[in-house]
This record gives sequence, structure tokens and C-alpha cells, in this order.
Amino acid sequence: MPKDRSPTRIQKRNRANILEAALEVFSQNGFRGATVDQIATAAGLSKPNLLYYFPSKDAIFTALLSELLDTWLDPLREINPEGDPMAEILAYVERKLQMSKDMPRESRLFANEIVQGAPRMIEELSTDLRVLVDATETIFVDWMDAGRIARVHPRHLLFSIWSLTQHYADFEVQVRTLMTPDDPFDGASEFLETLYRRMLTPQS
Amino acid sequence: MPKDRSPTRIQKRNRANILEAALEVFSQNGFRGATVDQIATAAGLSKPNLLYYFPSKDAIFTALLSELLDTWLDPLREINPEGDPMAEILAYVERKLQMSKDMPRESRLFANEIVQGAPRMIEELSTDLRVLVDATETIFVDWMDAGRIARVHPRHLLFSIWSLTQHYADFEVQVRTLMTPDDPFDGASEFLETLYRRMLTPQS
DNA sequence: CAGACATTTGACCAACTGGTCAAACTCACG
DNA sequence: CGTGAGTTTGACCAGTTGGTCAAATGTCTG
Repeated sequence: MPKDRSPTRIQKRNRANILEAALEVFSQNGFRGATVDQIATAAGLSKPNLLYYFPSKDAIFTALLSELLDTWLDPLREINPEGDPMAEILAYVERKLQMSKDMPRESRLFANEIVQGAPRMIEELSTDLRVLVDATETIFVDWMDAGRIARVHPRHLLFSIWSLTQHYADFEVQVRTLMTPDDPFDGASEFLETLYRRMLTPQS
Repeated sequence: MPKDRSPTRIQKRNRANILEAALEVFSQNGFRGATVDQIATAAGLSKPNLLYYFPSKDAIFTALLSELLDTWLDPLREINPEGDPMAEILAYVERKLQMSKDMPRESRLFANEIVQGAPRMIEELSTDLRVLVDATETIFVDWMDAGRIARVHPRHLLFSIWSLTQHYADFEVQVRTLMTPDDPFDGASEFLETLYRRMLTPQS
């Protein structure tokens, strides 16, 4: 393992290559389905060489997860409590949907992990994510109290956005197989906008 | 492997035990994460004994999938084109939600498989399921043409129901972690009813 | 209860996998 | 250009895993 001084040029390049390769391999095969050799080959390294940069398969996976989690949750942090409620929510939905389109591997990586009980993520889920979700729920409730969006269960509202947007990345094979033409995202944006507009428009 | 005459009492019992054990193990660890030994132990058999009933790990998995797929799609077949549109759709949503609650292992089994590209299911997806989905879409479109529910993209409507209901089973760990109290299904039924009622009530 | 057939098992194997290690090689820098 | 640190590699190892096989045991039927 490299010393923990400032990383050399080679260290930076290889570390980046490894994480990129790991994302590709882990997201396609899950943790147990992925082999260190696969990742090494995908990163253009030999197995022992890879293990010179990360002490174990587990360490690669953990590093990858924690590196991605922040990015993954960014759209949630961008919700502005001062903005127009409907616009803010629709923009959040759009950001999440775009993320599914642009980063399907990241989405599937998390999906894989969570479906199997998230043994390596429970920690973050119940701390970092928890705080973010609580804050978002407060924002939603304030908007509902002010009568600016219709009243629904705020936490299920958030779950529904995650569910509906990530579905297009996580279950892409299924969606694509059943869509004609087979673009999974064709019409998704309009559909979701309609859905949330109708659900959340305050009743007169 | 047993001869293919009419199965004996022991064959019936063991085959059932194996499939039950396989559901438990595969849904928790995915195909590659599950070992034949785990399944055998969970079924109360030795490994060679298990392999006397199924020729390979792959065969167990395939048998399990095809046995479950029919059950899994039953709720879809129960949609009645002659019934009241809103009631039919809400009832379908309720059935699917109940299924997530009662059969989370089955849900996760399929989720696992599809997230990883459904290498062992593409066949069924693009034939059996395809037909069912096309038929359902026709029903939805007829209802929309008759002005009995609001117009939305019918296929995305169906995807949304799958996504929202199965989310509670597939991502149970996440949902549970973020719910207080930690019953993932608490309030889900009411939320989904509200959602689909508001989205699909015809606009005056 | 004898024989035929069904079921179960222990021992075994080859392939794979995560990980180690000492030796060899490469690079940056004085 | 030499030297020490950083990097890479082939050989290797122990544990796991899917699967085989012949022999032993159990079960059913005439």
C-alpha cells in the first residue's frame, strides 16, 4: 500500500482507474459476484498491483461507496425551502431522473447493495441520510402547512420520488424490454411531471 | 436425478423444501452470492443429496424463477376491463402492495435478477410479460378514451405502480431505516391511494 | 422378506478466489 | 547517472465452491 504522503502522479491515475473499474464491475455483478481479477483487468492492472493500492476487495467497495454517496445525494441538498414549492419539487424530480439517465451504474450499485440488506451501508443510511431526509421532510411539511402544496405523507412523497426515478436506471432491462421504442426514458419526464403536478396541486 | 415418473412422496417433500430454501437464500444473497451448501443446509439436506434432485445450482434457480413468475404476475391478470376503472386500478395497486408485504423474498429475488441485467429472464420478459403488458395497456387506453380516467402515458402508469409498490419490499432496509416507527408499510396504502386518485381523476 | 428401485452419504476433485511475498523493475531527484 | 523510494510482477497459498461417484442405506411392492 502506498505511503500516505501526497499521492504521486501514478497513484492518482491508478486509484482513479481502479474506482472507475470497480464501479463498472460491482454495479454489474454485485459485491459477491465481482472478482478482484475482473476489477484489476478492467483497470489495466494485475491483481497484486491492484492490491498494492487497496488492501482488500472490501476496501475498494467501501471507498467507492463513500466516494459516490455524496454526489448521489446532492440533488436532495439543492431543494430550496425559499423557492416555489411545486417548482422545487418538480426540479428535484427532474434532477433525479437525469441522474438515473447519466449515472445508471451508480444507481444500480446502491440498488444492489440495498436489496441485499445494505450490510455495508446501514451506518451511513441511519446517520447522514437520516439527517438529510428529516430536513427535507420539514421543508415539505412547512409547504403543506402553508397550503402551497396538497397534503400527503411527506416521507412517502420522498420515497415515491426515489422509487419512480431510480426505477428507470435500476430496472432498465425490464423497462427497455417493454418499451416501444426501447428508450426507457422516453416520456418519463412528462409522465412524472404530470403525476406530481396533479398529486400536489392544492385542492380548492 | 430422480426418474421422471410420477414423483414419490419423498421427491415431492424434498423438491418443495429445496425451492423454499432456495428462495430464502437466493433472495438474500443473489445468484452468485448463494452457495449450494447454504441451500442444502437450509433445506435439511446434504449437498450431494440436493444435487440428486436438481442437476446444478443454475437449474435450481431457473426452476424457482419459472415457478414464481406466474404467481407474481397474477394480480395483473385480475384487472377487469369491465369494472370501474378507478376502482380496478386502486385494487391492483393494493394487491401489489399486499404482495410486497407478504412476499418480500420473491420481490427481491426478481429485483436482484433484473438489476443485474436479468441474464436468466430476458426470455420470459420479452414474451410472456410482454403480452400481458400490451393487454393491460389496451385496457388503460380504452378507459382513457372513454374519459373515465385522466389521460397519462399508459405504460409509464403501469411502471409507476410496479416501482412504487415493489419499492417497499426491495428497498425495505432503506425504507425501514428512515421510517419512524420503522414499519415500512405504515401509511403506504393511503399514500398510494391518494396519489393514484389525484393523478387519474378525470379533469372537469 | 427378497429384490428392485429410490435416496443418502463421505470422500474426492478441479476450478476459482482473495490475498501474500520476495524479487524485479521504474521513476524522480540530487 | 546513481540511489532510494515507489511500482509491478510471477509464483504461490489456503479456503471455498460447484459438482462427481461409488458405495451404503432406506423404502416399496410382489
